[in-house]
Amino acid sequence: MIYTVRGVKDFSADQTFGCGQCFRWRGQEDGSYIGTAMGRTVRVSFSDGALAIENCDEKDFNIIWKDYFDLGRDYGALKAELSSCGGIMKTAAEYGGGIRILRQDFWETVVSFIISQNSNIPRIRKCIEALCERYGGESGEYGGRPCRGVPGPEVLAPLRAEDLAECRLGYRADYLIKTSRRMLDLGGPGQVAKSLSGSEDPSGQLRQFRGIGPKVADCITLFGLHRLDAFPVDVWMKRVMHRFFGIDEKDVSSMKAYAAGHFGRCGGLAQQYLFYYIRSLEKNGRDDLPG
DNA sequence: AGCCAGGCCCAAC
DNA sequence: GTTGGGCATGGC
Repeated sequence: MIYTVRGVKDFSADQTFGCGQCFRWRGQEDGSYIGTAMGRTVRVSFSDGALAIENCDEKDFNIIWKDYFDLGRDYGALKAELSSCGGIMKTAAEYGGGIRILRQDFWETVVSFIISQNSNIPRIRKCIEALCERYGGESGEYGGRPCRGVPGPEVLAPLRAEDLAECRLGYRADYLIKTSRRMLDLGGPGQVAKSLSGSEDPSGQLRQFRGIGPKVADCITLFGLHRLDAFPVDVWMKRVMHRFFGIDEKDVSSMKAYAAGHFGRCGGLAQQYLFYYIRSLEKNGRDDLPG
């Protein structure tokens, strides 16, 4: 069954799935994407404002995918707000104008971004796939085949690092296991997510988990708790903030202060626009950035 | 071949 | 509170 919504603005599947916020959507020959999230596996296509979701009925759309794609938010207004900053922010917002910040599952973002550290996107994807393949529980089916989700903390907590050797996580395997144990001690991801949602400083709380530092915590806060004002600073963002805003490359607190002052409640979206833009230029082999 | 990757931990300042 | 070395692994 295919469910289609029309009149969707400010959306691009390539940009939304390719901007580095998620790792489990695979592009297909016809331009669609297949992915497993929120306990379902679907195929997503988009053209002329029509978002078509295959293996989805009206009920699933309303309780899962409408929120997942953040369709209730007016990205046009947020873009206008950011574009008014001018300069590279305006350029980046126009370039990546189809990015939406997905409302991903909290635990999936915890696992994903622990794995992401000091790695690169192609390898992150492989690691997460290997983890799901080996330990993931069945999470819907597509084309008659069962599909697997990210394994929960109750699956990972009893393991030893060597049990995860095939997933090639390196030293991150230990982080994943210890964070799983702590997550269970605190009542599980649902309980922790709920508690953090009411917290003043979720990022600070998240840093208590093994393998979660400032940057990973901010990614989880942005992508997993959907705090649009979180502003994760990685090596790419340091380059942008130094090159275009003249901030010292190691002065992360000034970068965050700048983001809070100029991008405010849209800091996380600004970060995604900038991240996507700077990396796209790099991939295209150009070094003649404006500004 | 060597540098780098959506960094974090820990020790030493 | 800040800084630098070490770290598993593989993409390019």
